[in-house]
Amino acid sequence: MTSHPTGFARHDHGLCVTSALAAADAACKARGVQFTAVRRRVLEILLEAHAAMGAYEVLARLDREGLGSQPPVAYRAVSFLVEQGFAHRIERLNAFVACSAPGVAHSPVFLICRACGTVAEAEADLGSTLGAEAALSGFMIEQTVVEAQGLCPACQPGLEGAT
Amino acid sequence: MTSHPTGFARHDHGLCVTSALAAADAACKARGVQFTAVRRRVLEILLEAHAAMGAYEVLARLDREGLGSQPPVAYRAVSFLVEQGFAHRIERLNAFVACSAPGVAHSPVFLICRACGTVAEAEADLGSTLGAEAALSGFMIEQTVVEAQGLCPACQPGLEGAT
DNA sequence: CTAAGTATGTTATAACATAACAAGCCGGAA
DNA sequence: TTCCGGCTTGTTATGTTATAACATACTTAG
Repeated sequence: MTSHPTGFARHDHGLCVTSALAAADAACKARGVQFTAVRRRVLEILLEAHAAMGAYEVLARLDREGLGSQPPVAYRAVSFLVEQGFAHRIERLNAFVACSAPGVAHSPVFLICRACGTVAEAEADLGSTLGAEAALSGFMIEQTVVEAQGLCPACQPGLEGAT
Repeated sequence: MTSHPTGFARHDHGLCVTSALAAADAACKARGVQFTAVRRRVLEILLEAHAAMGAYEVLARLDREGLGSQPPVAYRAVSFLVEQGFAHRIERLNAFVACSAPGVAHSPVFLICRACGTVAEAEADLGSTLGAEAALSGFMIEQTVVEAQGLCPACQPGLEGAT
């Protein structure tokens, strides 16, 4: 049983990958969009990594597996996943990460560990705070990006233990 | 007298540029760092634009003025300005914008108008909300990026008036 | 003056992203 | 069945953003 940090808590990673793929599969069927081999494999790759991956990094994997070798292949796949809410783009890193709560409407906050690259997806209701702020000036918010960088529990000095 | 939106409110832009430059000048003297011609000019360009500008866009200006023609020139200047707190990087746009409150410690929130490209810098205390969220999982935040995209008052349909 | 540190000039290349068009697949209408 | 229309993929080419690396010049303190 593989165990990785998520939200910096341990869990059965193999299981979470499987169920996320199944959820995506179901969502695609429901929406009448195609969950093709490349798209499925890219989501799987992102889920397994459980960290942000650049498009070219994903592409390298696809290439090795004979699923595509040119940039558009990777970009199309991750774009699809982001559109469908199965993955998110991390602006700060120019990278992509699997969504940890697909299907649920959310305005995610990303906690990016600068040491190990792990990205945790938290939910913080910044929308209301931000909305109030924006309303004062008449700005109409359509979308927000919130990304925090720092150190995850496992990478903080003097804290690596508690295994 | 030139008048531009800032924080989507009108103000004397010429004056704000002048005073921001003066403030930067003073800060550099106080810190013992050099406010060279290129650095000064880049800050001025960003202040005048009052919108996010890409590094290559800044570079094009510098080139026309004989201040430099290669990418590193622009990147070094904007990096300096960001380090000193005179400008910010907008991750979402891969662009840079002059800081509207240099010298004041702040965790800015950017309101990016997708129509006109204007970037307003708001202050929202998301740090505390976020910090609490993160503390639950043991994550230690070092830096946060908050960027909202939408429409500024001037670009919202049916609102462009009130001139 | 000169040495140390800082800044700039320049070349080259890395890393990230998309435009544009051809070719294949697949399902439904004729 | 055949054809068509929409979607997906293959491929070439290029555009955009960013930095490594090293040479040169400036600035300032001793």
